Amino acid sequence: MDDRQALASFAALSQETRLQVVRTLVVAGPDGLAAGSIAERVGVSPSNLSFHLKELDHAGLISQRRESRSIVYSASYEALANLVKFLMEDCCSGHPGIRASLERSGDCCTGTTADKDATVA
Amino acid sequence: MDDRQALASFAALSQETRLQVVRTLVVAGPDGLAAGSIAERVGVSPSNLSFHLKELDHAGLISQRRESRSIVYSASYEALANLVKFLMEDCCSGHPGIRASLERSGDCCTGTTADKDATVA
DNA sequence: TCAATGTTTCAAGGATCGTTGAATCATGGA
DNA sequence: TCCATGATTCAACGATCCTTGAAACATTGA
Repeated sequence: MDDRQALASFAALSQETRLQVVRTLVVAGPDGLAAGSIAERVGVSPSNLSFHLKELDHAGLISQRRESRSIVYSASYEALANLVKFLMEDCCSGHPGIRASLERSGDCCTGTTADKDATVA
Repeated sequence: MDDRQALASFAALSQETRLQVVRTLVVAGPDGLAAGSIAERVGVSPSNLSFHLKELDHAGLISQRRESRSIVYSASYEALANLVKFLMEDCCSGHPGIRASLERSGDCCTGTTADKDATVA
């Protein structure tokens, strides 16, 4: 991931509504969610949501497909993973402090603590 | 890490100069770097740098201490680690895709694949 | 074709952000 | 005390971002 895309991703995630949208889509899974459904869950107007979806799409964090009348959005897990990697590489270079901090608290992706609260599927 | 701090961190990192500053400080290590030295390396005016440093400090990504005439800044490795964790928790919840993506390419912090290119200590 | 539904686009506004240079503050040495 | 150095603060300006509601577009079913 190059700097340009990382900057766009950080900018995309630095806005409350958009962070909520990403979270909602991540939880929704690969099947994604129609725009209207997202708007309802996040609590914003369709117009406003569309604005933010465009921003997320431009950053490459989500993808879309038309399904009948709806446009279905889904999180780009690959882009999110790349962003995590970008952040870790920047953090780790020259200093092992981050790695130590991460391991000390156990991260959510290694499977060891993945069952901490299984509320919804 | 709560949403407020994550949003502030993402906003802080979404600006080219600030991303450069963080990178510079991470590489510099725990000893940190004087403001003037940062300004020189990043290539911005002292005034402009001060503006961005304040932003990074407000997000909690850096810390400062006075040392004679200089003010020395250093990266907050803990805050950076927390941000990585925040991102991973958001990414992983409800879907293992990120974990798979991260492990597939080998991340720099887990130690298991840390020897992929051991250029510097 | 017509109407209904789901979504995006557009223009306008207010708010926030980033840059600049001059002024100010803090520290250390003569 | 006075001056030099290192850094921050301030005001002003342009640029970008976010929100809003109305209008437009795309798709489906009657």
